[in-house]
Amino acid sequence: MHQPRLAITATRTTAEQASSRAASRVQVVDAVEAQRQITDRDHTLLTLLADHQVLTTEQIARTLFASDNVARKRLVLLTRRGVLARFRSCTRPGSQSWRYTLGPLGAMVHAASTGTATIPTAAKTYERTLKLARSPRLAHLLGVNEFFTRLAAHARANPEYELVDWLSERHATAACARIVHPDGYGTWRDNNHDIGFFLEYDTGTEKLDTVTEKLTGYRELADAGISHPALFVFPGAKRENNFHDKITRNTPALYRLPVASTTIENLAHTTPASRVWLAVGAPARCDLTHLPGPRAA
DNA sequence: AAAATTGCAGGGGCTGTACT
DNA sequence: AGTACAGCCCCTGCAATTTT
Repeated sequence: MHQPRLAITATRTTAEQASSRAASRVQVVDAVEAQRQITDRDHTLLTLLADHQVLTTEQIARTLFASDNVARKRLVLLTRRGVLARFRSCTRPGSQSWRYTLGPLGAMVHAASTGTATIPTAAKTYERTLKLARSPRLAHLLGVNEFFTRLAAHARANPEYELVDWLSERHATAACARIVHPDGYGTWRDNNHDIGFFLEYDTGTEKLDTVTEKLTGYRELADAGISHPALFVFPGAKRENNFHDKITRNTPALYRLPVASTTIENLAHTTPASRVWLAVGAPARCDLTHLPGPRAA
């Protein structure tokens, strides 16, 4: 009974190892051949992965594909070719979605597409993938990307919406002169109404004081004339309540900032565009396009 | 030169397998 | 049982090649 199952597993492992060995030897000349078979959508995926580092199968599927199944097939093919790389942890019981990132060929092709001075070597890309797979910030990164891919999927399904901008932590931080270090920046379009926002994705690992101290940066940014709402996502309702209490009681100057929050639980079965946002001092939650703007001091 | 054929890649739907 | 991945089959589109 058990023999065939073991044999299948052994065969697959051997094939994957062979594929991995082949991929580790890839050179720029292989990227020249590989780029011939890369579609426009693949290029979009490479750009997303270059900007946002890692996306799960579901996140990629909902952002770029018509179905999970089609996405999976394409992702497997691109991984076999070395365009993508993937990893996941061993979780028991059940299994974990693959986490995809740029593979050696994908990194080379993307670098060439964007005019990057040096084409990354395969070894460099694998080193980067390993570090990413073992990074303590991986869950946080995937959480942020979950937020934005859900928005992107909502826009794909509803023509009146559009995720106009999705900036990574690195780009968003650079865009606001490193005054704040948001986890992302987005511009959400509802018909013709645009709203820009900063995302702060809290996984509960920082002290709440550290989280609220971030508002000082947003105060500074607002004084400089940039006053997009700062959206905080908390792991649970208790921490969200404490956050609101802390602001309204202790820091009235910060209270005037356009700040709103929600919880991961609130987002679990809906999109970030829906009525999940509780603005500081507001009596009820509102949707993304109806967040309060900056208030008079 | 135009039409027909061939080969390849991509995509969609369905189903099977792995895992506990 | 539920979730996630992968194989199989079929169809479509495109480009290269061959035939008329």
